[in-house]
Amino acid sequence: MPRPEETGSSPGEDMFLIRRQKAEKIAQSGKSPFGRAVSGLQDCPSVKKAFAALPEGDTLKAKIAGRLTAKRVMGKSLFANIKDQDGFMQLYVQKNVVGDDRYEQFKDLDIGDIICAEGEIFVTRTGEVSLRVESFELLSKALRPLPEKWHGLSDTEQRYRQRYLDLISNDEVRRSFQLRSRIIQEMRDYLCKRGFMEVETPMMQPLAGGAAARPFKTYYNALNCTMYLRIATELYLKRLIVGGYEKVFEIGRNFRNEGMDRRHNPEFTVLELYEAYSDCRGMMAIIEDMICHIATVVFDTLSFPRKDGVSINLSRPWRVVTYHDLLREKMGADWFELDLATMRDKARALGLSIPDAMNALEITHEVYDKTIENTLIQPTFVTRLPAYLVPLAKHCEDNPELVDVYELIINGQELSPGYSELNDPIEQRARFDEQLIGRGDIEGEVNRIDEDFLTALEHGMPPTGGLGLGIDRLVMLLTGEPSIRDVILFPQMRPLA
RNA sequence: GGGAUGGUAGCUCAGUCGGCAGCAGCAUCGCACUUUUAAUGCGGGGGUCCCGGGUUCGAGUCCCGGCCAUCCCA
Repeated sequence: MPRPEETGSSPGEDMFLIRRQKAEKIAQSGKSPFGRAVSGLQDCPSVKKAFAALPEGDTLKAKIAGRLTAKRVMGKSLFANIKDQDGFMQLYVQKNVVGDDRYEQFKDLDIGDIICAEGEIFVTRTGEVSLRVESFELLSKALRPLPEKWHGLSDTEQRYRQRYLDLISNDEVRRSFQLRSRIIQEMRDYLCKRGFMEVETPMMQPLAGGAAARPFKTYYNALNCTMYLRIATELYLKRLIVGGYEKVFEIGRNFRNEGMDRRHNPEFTVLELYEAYSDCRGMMAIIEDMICHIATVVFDTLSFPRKDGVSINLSRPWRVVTYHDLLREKMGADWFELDLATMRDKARALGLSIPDAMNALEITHEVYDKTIENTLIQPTFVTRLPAYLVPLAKHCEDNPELVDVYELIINGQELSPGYSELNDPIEQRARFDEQLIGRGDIEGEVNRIDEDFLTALEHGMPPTGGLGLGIDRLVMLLTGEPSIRDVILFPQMRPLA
């Protein structure tokens, strides 16, 4: 076994080769550099907690495992840090305790190696709770070096492509994803405790319905037909309401074949929930209560500061305002009485690009979309939207041109839509037809009407409230992460050639 | 899709006016060191400067094309 040259590594020899040689040396000594399960392990935080609670004079032994993150060799003794899932422990290794051979073997360990160690817990002169190593075992050799200890890994591309390195070296990243997990867990818990049943509906669908978005297309050999990845769960969940379940929800992935940016990933996680005999107002009550519940339980606060210092306050009640009132606020009380040409001029005066072909509804929505929505920082339910925007919702009792829905905006972003669901199959068919005509055939066969869904409605669906919630965006809001890529473990990246 | 910025050692980064790539920090290798914690001291090794063209005596640097990423805009 050629040891690394006494004078340093020879030309062409890199850290990978040096470490491989170390691993081979260990293998030749009869031990495996990639070990097997160990039992009786404790985690670092509980060991520290137990030690702190120890009566005066008592001693404590512990066995812990983790990744070696630092090594400070000082002749015949050395200090090392190991890190486990939620904490770390300093190790103190002394030559006269472990013996000459074992001491040399510990010195030979590299940062990144995964080891377990056993010994007594004590406090060093400088006050660090430490484990005096009596025995240790290499559990897995790290053949590649970790990112630098002080600056960590900051290259965004590498952080996303090799997320495991990001998680190892950036504790706040690790924490964000633990919070994401807890947020979803609390959501599930909240809904189940209120009698909602969690269900799973198809991700591969012959028609991708329930939203207006371009789907991913795939091919199912056995059925010899084209399938689409779902863009929404809506139409299948409503079939379940027809089937007699009264409270259902699904938390799962939707896929949209569109661009990616700070707020969009092609696959994203959504909650959809339906409750029979409820409506839009019922949904507003649930979403407000559920988000506040999660915030309180997971974060113990209703106030969430953004990086620019603006704070988002989730205290109830949240503002409720109609779409029309927002537009009158922005564009003047007479906005909806204006003739088309004046509307166009006023919209263009805001710097919007308004093609001559746009009608009054479209101009109005352009104004809302570009100049109003992003100014709604504090939680706001925008209600009574124009019917043409929402083909799956019931119209308002007092106005057939508006639908009985809310759009919850927080931090200038759409976070959750909620509807009084359209349960009239005749009207539903008419709305679908209208939508097809309106949009043309740019998305091809995907725009076919989901006849099977309409058949389900024709069997009778109770009046129903439904809502959706963008979970990635909720996590962004609550963790203060400005990019969706920082709340998705493996965001979509262009494959390297 | 448009604009801006970036890609140099395993990681974090310098690199001036175009002149052999930096006594750089961490990591790594060797020596010393039994309470350190970004350990310390001394001494080594390590480079496809993202890729491909061009200008030039000479390109990490300037020009053109491409790839990847980040941010902003649509």
